[in-house]
Amino acid sequence: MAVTIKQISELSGVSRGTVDRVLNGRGHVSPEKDALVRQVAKQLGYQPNMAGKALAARKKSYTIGVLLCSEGNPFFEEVIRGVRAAEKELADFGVQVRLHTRKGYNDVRLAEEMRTLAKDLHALVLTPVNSPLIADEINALTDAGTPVVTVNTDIEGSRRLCYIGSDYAAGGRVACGMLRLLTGGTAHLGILTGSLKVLGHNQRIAGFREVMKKSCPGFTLSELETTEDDDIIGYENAKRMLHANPEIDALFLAAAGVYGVCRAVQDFRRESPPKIVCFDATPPVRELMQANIVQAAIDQQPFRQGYDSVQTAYQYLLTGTPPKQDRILMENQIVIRESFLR
Amino acid sequence: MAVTIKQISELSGVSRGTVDRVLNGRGHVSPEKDALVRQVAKQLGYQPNMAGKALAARKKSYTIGVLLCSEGNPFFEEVIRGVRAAEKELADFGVQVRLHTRKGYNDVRLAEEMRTLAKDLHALVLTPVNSPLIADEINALTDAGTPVVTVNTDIEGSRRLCYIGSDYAAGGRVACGMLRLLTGGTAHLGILTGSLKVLGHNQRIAGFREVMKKSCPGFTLSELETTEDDDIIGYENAKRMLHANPEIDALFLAAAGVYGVCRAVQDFRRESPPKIVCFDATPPVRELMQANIVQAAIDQQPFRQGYDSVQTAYQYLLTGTPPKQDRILMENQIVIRESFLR
DNA sequence: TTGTAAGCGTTATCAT
DNA sequence: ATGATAACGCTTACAA
Repeated sequence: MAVTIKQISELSGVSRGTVDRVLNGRGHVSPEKDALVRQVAKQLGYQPNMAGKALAARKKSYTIGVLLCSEGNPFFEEVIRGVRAAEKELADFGVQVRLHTRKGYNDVRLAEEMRTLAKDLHALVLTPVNSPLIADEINALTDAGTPVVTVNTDIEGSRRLCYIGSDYAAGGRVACGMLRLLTGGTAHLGILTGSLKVLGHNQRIAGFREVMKKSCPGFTLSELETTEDDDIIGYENAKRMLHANPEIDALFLAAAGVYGVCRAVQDFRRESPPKIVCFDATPPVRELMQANIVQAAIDQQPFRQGYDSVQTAYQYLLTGTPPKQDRILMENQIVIRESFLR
Repeated sequence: MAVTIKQISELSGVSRGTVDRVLNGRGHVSPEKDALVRQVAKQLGYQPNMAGKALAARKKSYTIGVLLCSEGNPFFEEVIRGVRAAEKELADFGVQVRLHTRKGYNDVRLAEEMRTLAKDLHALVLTPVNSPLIADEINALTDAGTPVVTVNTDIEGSRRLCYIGSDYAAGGRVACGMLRLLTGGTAHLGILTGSLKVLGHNQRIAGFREVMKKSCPGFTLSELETTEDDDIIGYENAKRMLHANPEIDALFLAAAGVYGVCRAVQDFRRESPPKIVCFDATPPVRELMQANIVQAAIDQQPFRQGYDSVQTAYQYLLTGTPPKQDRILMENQIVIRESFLR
């Protein structure tokens, strides 16, 4: 049977309260007792009991903020479902979730929103913009005792608690592998990425190129263009790309704007359509797969991204210990038309 | 804040003990109080608190048996890892797992083992053989108060608590979809299934045929043969099939024996190898994907099959309520060579 | 049949 | 700085 605080207190001859103070770093303990308790706990291999913690935690009440740059992006609907699911499960433990969604990537405005939202918050789950301004804001919150979990996209140079989301490089590798199988290993490629300024998009391209170099000698890259994650821009740029490079017979869509690109394909390549692999099996992408315009999508478990980020924030509030991994990465799941039958 | 037993007892004017008796069907309660408590509980939307239950349950100790027809089948190594993971998590709650593995599908012997193993067991997780003998045994255990969870394969005509495992029909559909993409929609197919007596294998074939009929007009089935889940038999039968049907350019491997079949392909079709889709990304299958002999595998989350079955058995012991679904089905995940990079 | 009280492991509060 | 005690929600042994 597992070791309890009570056993530690008996074996080391101090009260349960003192053991609790030591094990949770609450201070006000003499160095000797501190050392003693730590030693006994280590000796016995103490592992806190989650049920006990959870029960005691009901007396508290936590508010977790969730701030997502999600508006207009169907991918995030599933993320939000995951957030809601976690909220429901944790309601028993006195957890409240305060969800804010926003549009766009203006870092000044985002920093402002973070500041106002975080007023009476115990933790924040955030899709950051990769900017020093936001990193500073995250650090300020962290210093003020409000841990920050980044979800779906990460940020450099901040002391966020951890990142939970897509494994971009791996996604690019799988996408290339899928095109290798779809084309039989020979293709003239067009790549449409979101933005050259978005870290994750670039990591996807890098992963793609890595596999292409290593195991697709028959691939040649005709052109790389952006969509700015926008269907209209995607349509225009794909149109131009397809006209300028009539040899293109495979498309890698590394970000959003999928529908726009596919419209261009239908309008200007109805005869010999290219093979298309894209990301995120959102409802519009599923329809494109039904119509056999997109052959495969790489999915990154949006539901889990939302669910896990709230759960992780709560675990930290509960235990005070950061998650084992600095980055919790989703699997890249290949989905095709038949994945959704029945 | 969530509703508690204490609140129900106060509102209905009975003791907490009585509320507990009613809500958990322990009997010894007058019909009036029973009705009253039920009504108040429903009114308030009472949901038992898991942490409280778990904590109280530590005073008990449960033994969960796991009996797997797994020996010689690498698929089950991951299932067992999942079982072990659940065991570790539940150790806190006084749960012990007793794991037995066996070889073969002899139902008489299996029934015997069930009887001896189940001696001092609170629940049993089992890969059954689809035979009336085993169904009877399951029913006997169930009647004796030992619930049985079937994992990976199901059995008809028994009162097992629930089934947790592969969604065979869906797997067959996805496999056909994958071959559709790999071949460009035109292929002469060979199918190698495990056994015509195994329900799951037949369901896979049925799912495959469903998609083939609906959306693969260019597919023709040359021959269907079995491997008896055995590499040697798979080798021999594939050898014969490939010689008898030189037009075959795509193989659907619906069960085990993958390595044997692939050896036959290498020995007798080195020039124009067929496209191959199979199930379960076990280590040998991964190697075959590395060598580009198998193009894709359909994986069915063996780890989760093991983990979820133990967890589900425990939840039932804890709460007395069966899982919401009668069958808990895994996703069919497509994996390719690049899924395992890094 | 019904109620009471103790206990599961952890934490917070109040004394000392 | 330290200890004692009560509380979180639920179960159960025992008393009435």
